[in-house]
Amino acid sequence: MSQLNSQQQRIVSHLEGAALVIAGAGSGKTRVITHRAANLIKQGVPPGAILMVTFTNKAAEEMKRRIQDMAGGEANTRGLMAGTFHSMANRFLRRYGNLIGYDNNFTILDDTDSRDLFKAVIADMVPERQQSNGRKFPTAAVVQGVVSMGFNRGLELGELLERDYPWLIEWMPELEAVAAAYRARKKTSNSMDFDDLLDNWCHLLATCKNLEMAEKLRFVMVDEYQDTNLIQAEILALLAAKHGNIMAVGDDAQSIYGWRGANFRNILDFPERFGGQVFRLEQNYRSSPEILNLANHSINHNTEQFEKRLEAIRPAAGLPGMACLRDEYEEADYVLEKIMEFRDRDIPLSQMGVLYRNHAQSAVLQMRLSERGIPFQVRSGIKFFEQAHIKDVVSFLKVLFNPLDEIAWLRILKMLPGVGNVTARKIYGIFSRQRGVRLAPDNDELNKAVPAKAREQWKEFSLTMKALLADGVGPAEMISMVARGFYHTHLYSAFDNAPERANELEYLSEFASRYGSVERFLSQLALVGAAVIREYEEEQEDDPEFLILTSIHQAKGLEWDAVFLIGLADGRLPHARNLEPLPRLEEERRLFYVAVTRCKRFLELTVPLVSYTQGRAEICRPSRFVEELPTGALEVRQGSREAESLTPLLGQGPGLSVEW
DNA sequence: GAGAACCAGCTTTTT
DNA sequence: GCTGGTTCTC
Repeated sequence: MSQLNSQQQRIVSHLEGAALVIAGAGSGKTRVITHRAANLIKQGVPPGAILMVTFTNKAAEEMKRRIQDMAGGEANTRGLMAGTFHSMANRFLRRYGNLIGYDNNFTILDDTDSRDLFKAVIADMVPERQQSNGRKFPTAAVVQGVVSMGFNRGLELGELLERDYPWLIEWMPELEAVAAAYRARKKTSNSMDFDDLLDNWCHLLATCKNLEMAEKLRFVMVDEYQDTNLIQAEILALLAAKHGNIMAVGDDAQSIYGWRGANFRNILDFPERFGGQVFRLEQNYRSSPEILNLANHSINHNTEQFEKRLEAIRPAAGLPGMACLRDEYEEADYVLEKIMEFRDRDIPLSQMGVLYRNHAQSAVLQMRLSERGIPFQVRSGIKFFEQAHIKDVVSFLKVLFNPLDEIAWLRILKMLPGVGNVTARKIYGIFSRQRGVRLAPDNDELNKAVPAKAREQWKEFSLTMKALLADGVGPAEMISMVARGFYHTHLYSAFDNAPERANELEYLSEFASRYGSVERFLSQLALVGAAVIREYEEEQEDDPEFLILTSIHQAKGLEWDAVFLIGLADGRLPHARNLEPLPRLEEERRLFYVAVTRCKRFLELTVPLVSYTQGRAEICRPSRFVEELPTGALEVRQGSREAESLTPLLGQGPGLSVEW
C-alpha cells in the first residue's frame, strides 16, 4: 500500500469540524476516510463514537473491511457504527422504535412485500377502478414507484404527478387514498418499508433529543455523498448538530442514483449547510493516462458538472480498445478470447471485471463461461430471497417475530385449501382486532372463519407453530421444521420443480444457522438481501480465482487491471428510456464514466450490433458515448467479418429493425 | 369466493 | 422464459 500524498494526509488528520472532500474517481477517497476512522480509533476515540455511512451494501462492505485492516483487526473496531443508511436506521429503530409508536419487533418490508401490500390495498379500495373513461388504474408496481419517488425527492404527490407522471393526474384522488391506506396498513401491521426506515430514523432524531446512541456519536462520515437524497442529508445534519464533526466525501461525476431521488446538489449545498473546509482530491492513482483521457473527454460532454481536472499518476498502458461484433454470441466469444490473452500475460482472473448496464446482458457470456469452465461470479441481483418458496417459509418466522405482520400472514393463510384473498383478510382481521394471535382451539371467532376444507391443515399448522415457539429453536431449525413439516405438502402441490426448491430451502436453513436470533436473521435478509448470501458463498469458495460479472451500478468503488464493458450499443448504454431529457442522458454518461474509471490498465469496449429481443432482430449502432469521443482516444479492434458487413447499415440510425 | 387456465407485457440501475 | 393480471369455471 502506497503512501498518502500531502492532501490526503491533511484530510486524514482533520480532526474537528465539518469538511467536504470533493474527490475524483480513483483518487483514494474511500481510503482516506477509512484511514481517518482508523486514525481516530488509534488516538483513543472509542469506535462507538464513529458513524460511517454510505448508500450501497457493496460500498459499506468495502468500507468496513478496510477499516478493520487498518485498525488492526476486528477487535479494535468493535462497536463502530458502519453500514448503509438503511442498516443504521434499523439499529436505531430496533432500539428506539417504541418512542415513535412502533413495537421494536417491527418487520422490514422489502420491495416485493411492499408491492404485495399495495396490491392488497388497491384491491380493497378501488374495486370499481377498472376504468375511468376507458383507462385502467395503474398497477401496484407503478403506484409503489410513484409513492416512493415522492418520498425520496421530498415532493407532494400532486407536484410529482405534474412534473413526472402527467398521465396519472386523473387518478390523483384515488392515488392519495391508496397511499394513505398503505401507510395505515403498514402501521397496524407494525412494519416499515425501506423508505420508512429513513423517514422514521429522521423523525426519531428530530423529536427525541438525548438518545444515548446518538449522543455517543462524535464523528460522522459519509462516503459517496453524491448518492444521498434530501432526507439522508437531513439525518446527517441532525446527527452532527451538536458536535459539528461531519465529513462528506463524494464525486458529482459519479452520481448515478438520480433515478431514485439522489441529488448530487447535496455536495454543492454542503458548505452552506455545514460550513467547514473543502478539500479536493484530483490525482488519480488507479488508471492509465489513456483511460483517464478517455474518461475526461467523455464526462466533459456533460453540461451539469463541477470543474474538475483529474491528473493521471500511473504509467502509460496503451490505448483502450473497441470492437464491433455481430451479436452477443460473438461478443461473448471475443471477450473469452481476450480473457485468455490476458491470462497468458499473467493477469489473474480476479483482476478482470466484466461490466454491463443491465443484468440480462450477461446471460450469454455466463453460458459461454460455464461451457469453458472459467470460474466466475455474478455480482448482481440474484433474486434468491425473492422467490416464492423462500418468502413462504420466511413468513413463518416473520409472524412469530411480529404477530401483526399482515403480508406474512396473508401469504401463510392463502396456502390453506379453500382460503383465498377474502378469507385470509377476514382471518387477519380477527388477529388484529384481538390485538394478537391466539390459535387455541377455544377461539370461536377464528374457528368459524376457517373454512371446513382447511380444518385438517389448520390443525397441522397450529401444531407447527407451537413447535417453533419451543425454547432454544433458532432460525435455522425453524426453517427446516417448516420446510419439512407444514410447508412440505404445499410445496409439492404448488411447484412442478418442488425437489429443487426443497433443496434451496435446506440451503436457506444452513445459511440461517449463522444467525442466533430471528431478529438478526430477518433484518439481514431484508436489508442486505442477496449480498449477504454472496458473502457466505464466497467464504465457502475454495478457489478465490474467479472472474467478476457485475452491473455498473454495483461496480462502483471497485477496480480491476482489465475491464470489459460489454453491450455498448446505443439504446443499452445510454438506455433507450433515458435519451431525454438531458439530465437523464447525462446520468447515463456518468454511468459510462464510472464504468471506464474502474479500469487500471486494459480497457476493452465491445459493441454487439444485432440484438434479438422478442423474436425480432434489431440493428444498433455503437453507443453515442463512444462516437462522440475524439479520434485517437481509443483503438478500433478488428471485429468479425460478419459484423463488418453490417456497418454500411449503421448510418440509418438506431432501432432499424429487421424481421429475422 | 376460490383456483385453474389463459394471456400480455416485459427487462434499468438499489435499499 | 417469467410474472402479473384477467377470465372462466366450479
